[in-house]
Formats: sequence, structure tokens, C-alpha cells
Amino acid sequence: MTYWLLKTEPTTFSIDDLSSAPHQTTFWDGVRNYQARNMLRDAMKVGELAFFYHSNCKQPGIVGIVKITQVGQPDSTAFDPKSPYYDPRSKIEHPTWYGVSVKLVKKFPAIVSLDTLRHDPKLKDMIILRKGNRLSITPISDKQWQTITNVYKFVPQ
DNA sequence: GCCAACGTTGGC
DNA sequence: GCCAACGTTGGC
Repeated sequence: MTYWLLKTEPTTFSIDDLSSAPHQTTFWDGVRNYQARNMLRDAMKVGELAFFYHSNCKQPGIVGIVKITQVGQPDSTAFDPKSPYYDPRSKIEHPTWYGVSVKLVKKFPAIVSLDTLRHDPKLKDMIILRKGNRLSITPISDKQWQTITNVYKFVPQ
């Protein structure tokens, strides 16, 4: 059982977008990085939990928790010439890009800001805090998960 | 296989 | 808007 962190730009897809989506579920598409693809395709398991992180915005940070509900799905936006994520090298018979479905578990009452994450010594090894890091999918350790969920006393059932 | 050039990411 | 850091591309 691994925990994860999923980055998204809220202008593209925010936690409120997820909250108002049908079944509060969405397909996590558009990832076009091989390291992240490998985690989406090979490592994520149904039932695992992930932090939902807003990046490249006024207030970057963790805004909630989602659950992985479906894995092993090719990212069909790669096949769509009209999609901004179109990649002609990805073939239906041999998809290059994959995604997972996620369902909203909890929107935090307030953001756990990047600044807060940076100032907690227990979180110093978080991948997204490393200088220059750009990975949009990263694993989170048990200790990091406990530390962050404790901010709002979140206990998954 | 090397590596310079380029486009993108993302905090500030 | 700036720019450092990074991943990818493509010529050689």
C-alpha cells in the first residue's frame, strides 16, 4: 500500500471541479512524463489514497484526498487530434500514455500550503519539496501521510 | 552515445 | 512576468 500525491493546475482542474464532477470521480489524464506514466500504469493500485495538490497558482499546496478507483486504463486523450494532450506516437494497439480514475474522499477545510509543508522538518524528504522537482505524480511515505493528514485530524475509514 | 538547444514546469 | 531547473529532441 503506497500513498501518492497528484499535482494539478487548478485553472485546468481543481478540487472543486472534482467535487462537482459526476460521482465526484474523474479520469486523471494528460500526464506526459515517462516516470509519472510508469507509476500510473504499473504502481498504483485500486483503493490507494493520494493527496490532491494545486500547483502553478496563487496558493500552491495540498487541498484534499482522493482514492484510486480504476487502474490500467490507456489515456484516450493521446488518440484525439483535437485534445491538447494529443500524441500521435501513442497508438491504440500500443498506448504510450496511461491514467487512473480517482474519486474525491475529502476536501480539506483549508489548504495545507506549500509554505507549511516546507517548514515541517518531518516532511523535508517530500519529493515535491526538492529543488527543481517537476514530477506530477509522486509517492508519499507513511510518515509523510500521517503528518499531513494530522493537520486536519483526517482519519480514513 | 553525447550534448546543445529547446520547450515546459512551477515557485516567486 | 521572470527564470532556474528539468526532460526531451535531434544532429552529429
